[in-house]
Amino acid sequence: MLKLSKLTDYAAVVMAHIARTPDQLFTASDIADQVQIPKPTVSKTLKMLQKSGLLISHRGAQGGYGLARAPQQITASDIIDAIEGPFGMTECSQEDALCDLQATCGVSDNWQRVSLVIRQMLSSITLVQLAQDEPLQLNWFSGPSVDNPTVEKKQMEIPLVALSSD
Amino acid sequence: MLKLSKLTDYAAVVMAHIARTPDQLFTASDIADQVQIPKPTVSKTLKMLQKSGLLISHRGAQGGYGLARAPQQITASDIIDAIEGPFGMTECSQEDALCDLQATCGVSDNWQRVSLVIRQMLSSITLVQLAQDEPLQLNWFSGPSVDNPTVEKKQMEIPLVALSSD
DNA sequence: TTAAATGGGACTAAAATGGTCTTCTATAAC
DNA sequence: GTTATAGAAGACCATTTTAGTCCCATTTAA
Repeated sequence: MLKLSKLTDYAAVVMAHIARTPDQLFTASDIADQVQIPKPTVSKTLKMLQKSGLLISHRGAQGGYGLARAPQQITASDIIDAIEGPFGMTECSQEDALCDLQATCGVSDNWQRVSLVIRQMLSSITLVQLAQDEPLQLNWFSGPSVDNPTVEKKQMEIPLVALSSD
Repeated sequence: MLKLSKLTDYAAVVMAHIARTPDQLFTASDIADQVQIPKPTVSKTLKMLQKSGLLISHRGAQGGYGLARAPQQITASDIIDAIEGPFGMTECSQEDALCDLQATCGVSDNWQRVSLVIRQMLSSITLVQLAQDEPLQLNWFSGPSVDNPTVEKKQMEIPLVALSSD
């Protein structure tokens, strides 16, 4: 359902947790205790985040993980990429797009454009925003387009209504 | 990778194909031939689209599938929902959000807000736009926010650059 | 030297996904 | 009516992905 994987979810929780006390090192055990996720899983997540450059690690006694850069400089898409690899809505949104259907498909280009917009949105959300209690603010304009000539301004603060499951 | 499933991809291709000749009925075999996807798979996809009300079906000889409503009235999120079920970025973006971590998580509300924005964007894209050759146009404003006070206008037409695989 | 950490994999179990097939039912044409 | 054509419904299986755990090597502060 265009859903994040659980691990990505964990990663966001972990990153947010660290971001609330930047400049501090956390061990995998610390975090596991504090966010109530099993330690081996937290550990795996941390390793992935480190490998992709979002966290720095110090080995040995008194070691642990810390943010590799300021939380304002880390975005939602950074975290997603770290766990799930480069984003793309379709097979052929990826670099090495080799889709047999390209010829008869006729929608790939437009899907790629949609992908790109989502990616841009995700890149505009910082870890600070994700981690903060106060509701995330985003401004989003849709239109005008051929089909829908009215400019409809979707002003946020985004209300927290449950998503309809139509 | 926040990717659509293959079936959803097929569904989009199929819907776009039909949308280019609305008011016409297509059999599963027709479509399978024309878009180069195996018939059983096309058939499965069509059934799902029918069940969720995007297509109407006529059984028996001279039967087939057609659009249930005008292609301007069908959106990208309709298609995604039809195949993948109601959209949500995280486990707890769903209706029946029962996540043990809610207490220690601290990011669920904001993820839900992000979900909502993506959903709104997807709902603003019609089948007509998806199916058309001419590049999809969307207007997207990001900011201002606490962290990023500049209002950066991302005007589209969205350029078709390959997504970076950072 | 030792205890406390991460690094790097291997490994397994479970779930989701993609794809195919079979049987049943409806309908138009003759 | 009969028949050929189409969809409806769902069972089924192979494959892939995901989640989660564990082991052992390496690093480092005390």
